[in-house]
Amino acid sequence: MHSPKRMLFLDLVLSVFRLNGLLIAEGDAMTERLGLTSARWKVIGVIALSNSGLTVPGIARVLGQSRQAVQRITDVMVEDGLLSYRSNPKHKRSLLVGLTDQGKHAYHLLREVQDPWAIKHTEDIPVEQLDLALQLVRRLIQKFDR
Amino acid sequence: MHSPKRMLFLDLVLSVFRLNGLLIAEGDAMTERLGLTSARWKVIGVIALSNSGLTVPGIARVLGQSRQAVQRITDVMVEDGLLSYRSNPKHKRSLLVGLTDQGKHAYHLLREVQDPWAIKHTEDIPVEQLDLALQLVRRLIQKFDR
DNA sequence: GCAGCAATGACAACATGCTGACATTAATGG
DNA sequence: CCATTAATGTCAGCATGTTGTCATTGCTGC
Repeated sequence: MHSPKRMLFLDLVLSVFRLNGLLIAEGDAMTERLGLTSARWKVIGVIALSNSGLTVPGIARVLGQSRQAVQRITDVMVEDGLLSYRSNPKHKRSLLVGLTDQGKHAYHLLREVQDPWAIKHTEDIPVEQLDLALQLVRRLIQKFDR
Repeated sequence: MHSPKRMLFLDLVLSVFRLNGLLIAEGDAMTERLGLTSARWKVIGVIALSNSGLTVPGIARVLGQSRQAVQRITDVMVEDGLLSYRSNPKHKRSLLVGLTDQGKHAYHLLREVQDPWAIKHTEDIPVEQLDLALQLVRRLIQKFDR
């Protein structure tokens, strides 16, 4: 017996895989001329939205990734002048990551292309549907997290 | 001005990234003892659901990935005895990919763990919400595809 | 039929994610 | 206070995805 729910769910899972790939491609294309990639603007976004400082493992927890993966990205971004490490009063070895002026500038440019992009692609979608979908996705995230 | 739609949409995008990672981890853990990974059961699933034969670029189109990425996976899976190439009457060089008996067996085992998994995680979610979310995700896929 | 374009295979370089392992620092419990 | 445990940095290896390039095969329009 093929439960319709089961089929819906598996279909949703495959569609999430597909959408994920398309979104990354979109994000990469959108921020190409800013010298950013999706992996990088994820990090920039997280840092920009945090008031207090964030450490590398902290960013990883927000993004749900391994600290090693984030560390590799941030190291390169520091070399490129987008981020800077500063000493952490609460931890001798675990440095805080912050945006440099160049990083802040990149964030503003990011917003300038990302906002119209978001508006463009939601023009014909009712707010209620977006909200419901987000609720469901969050619910699934909670289920699978940890 | 922060349009609520824009915020919702960006939030949804980030949540899709997060969910994608969690689903891959779940899928890997679930099929670990079958000797499969998420990349492999994606391929097995696509082939099992196709009646007529599929070529490597065909699988790639279904999954929305590059043909090179799929080719690498299928080559290893042929070595491992899960898949086999057979000649394609319609194309001299582009071989058809099929499941071996071992591959079919793996698909059945996959279903045996995947079905209860899907049912378990949708128990407390109304069908209507699943359906709406799937519709939205598909709509977004259409927007971004090609 | 043939010229030109599209699709495919094959190989390479690279980006991004994971896990494992090990040393060091921080936090905690007795 | 000290021993144990947790968190972090660092390095390595690997899986999976991308793009680019080039030769070959297939398709299409003249």
